[in-house]
Amino acid sequence: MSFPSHYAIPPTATGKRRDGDRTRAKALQVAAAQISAIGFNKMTIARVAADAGVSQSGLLHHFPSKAALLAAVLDEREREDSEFLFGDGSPPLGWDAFESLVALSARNQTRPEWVELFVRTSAEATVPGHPAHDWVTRHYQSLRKLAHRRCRARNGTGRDPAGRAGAVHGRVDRRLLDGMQQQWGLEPREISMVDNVREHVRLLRMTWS
Amino acid sequence: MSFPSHYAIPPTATGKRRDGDRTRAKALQVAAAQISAIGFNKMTIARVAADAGVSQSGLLHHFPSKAALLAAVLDEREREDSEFLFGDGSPPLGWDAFESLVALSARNQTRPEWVELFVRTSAEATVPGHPAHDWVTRHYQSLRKLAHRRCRARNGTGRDPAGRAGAVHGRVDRRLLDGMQQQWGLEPREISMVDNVREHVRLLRMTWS
DNA sequence: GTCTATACCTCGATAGAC
DNA sequence: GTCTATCGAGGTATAGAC
Repeated sequence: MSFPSHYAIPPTATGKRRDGDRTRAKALQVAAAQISAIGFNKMTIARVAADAGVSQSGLLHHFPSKAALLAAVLDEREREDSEFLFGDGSPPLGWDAFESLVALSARNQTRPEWVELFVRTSAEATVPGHPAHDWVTRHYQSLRKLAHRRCRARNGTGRDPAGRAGAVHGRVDRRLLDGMQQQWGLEPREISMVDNVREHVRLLRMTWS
Repeated sequence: MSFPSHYAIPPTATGKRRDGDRTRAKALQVAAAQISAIGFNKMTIARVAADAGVSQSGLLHHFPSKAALLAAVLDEREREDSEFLFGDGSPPLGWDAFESLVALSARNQTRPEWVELFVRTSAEATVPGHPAHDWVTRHYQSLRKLAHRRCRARNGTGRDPAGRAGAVHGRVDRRLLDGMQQQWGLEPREISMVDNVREHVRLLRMTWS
């Protein structure tokens, strides 16, 4: 005995992924690798399709345009980062926040591809009209807000980071990270991002405490 | 009475520039502006030619290829920078060298176009095969050598910058500059590069002296 | 959901006249 | 030195069959 076809359990309800989902996931992975390696501008959907084992039209069925593919990649990575930073509670404050920079660097050092992707996209998206322009602008804005909240908060382990030059340092920290990540891509083997950030935080501690 | 034509004074000897030189200079200027605004990859020689008031073929007469145009722009700027850094004597050492970072930032703050051009080109040229890949690699190598020489030198105004973490700081400084310049392009009005570098140097001084 | 075929565009570079 | 005309490669996106 069989069910009428319109009663058939759809593939989505079986817990097993549909073919389309697998193609989509593979395409996202390949696109991220390409953007990471050569940037969005130089990436071609033809190459992404080929590496994903699908035709160009097959790829464009899941992502209606090249820009849509980029947006999907960025949104996926942003969700992962948010879970890491805030997933286990409220954002860290005071000196703990500065230490979280070290943790973030350590995490990023295990994800060189994502670092490269972000650096390249940030650089490209500076020009208005770039598909990722709005995304990058929003990303930096939220980081800046977070830094401001951190610097205004106090804790018991040292003087207030917001004291003399806290406002400046919220920005300096991020710029240090950005510059380091950018150069990390050019000479990956010579640099330990974690060591450099740790040294920077140590300097700040010595100055204020 | 007139001279035979082969005795005529050639235009180059009159002290007045030839037409070709003017076209070439204009093209270099326009190309720099384009690379600064949208990067080398997105720049088109058609647009450069149009803005320079010449046809595409006219432009390609002076620069045989798009890559050659980029090389000419980079070489011109590098010559200017070398004159600023070393033109009036030997490179600064010890703490003076760190202070020279402030001077360099101040100079760059008056040349946003060149900063943008360099940031964009550095980012693009990370991918092997890019026309500026070798140029950027060489540029960073010479900067690194300079930083090492600085950090090894001593002077009387403070403890040796090379002491505990000098090797790290030679690199941190440049990364701070890079990251700052990159972000300066995204939000130019919110940041004073000079203030940030000055604050960074002040921190270093407080730590060591 | 995936394919083939193709329309349509932009761009770098060349050929050759003036 | 500068022009017009054009080639040819490489790219995004669409049409329509299966």
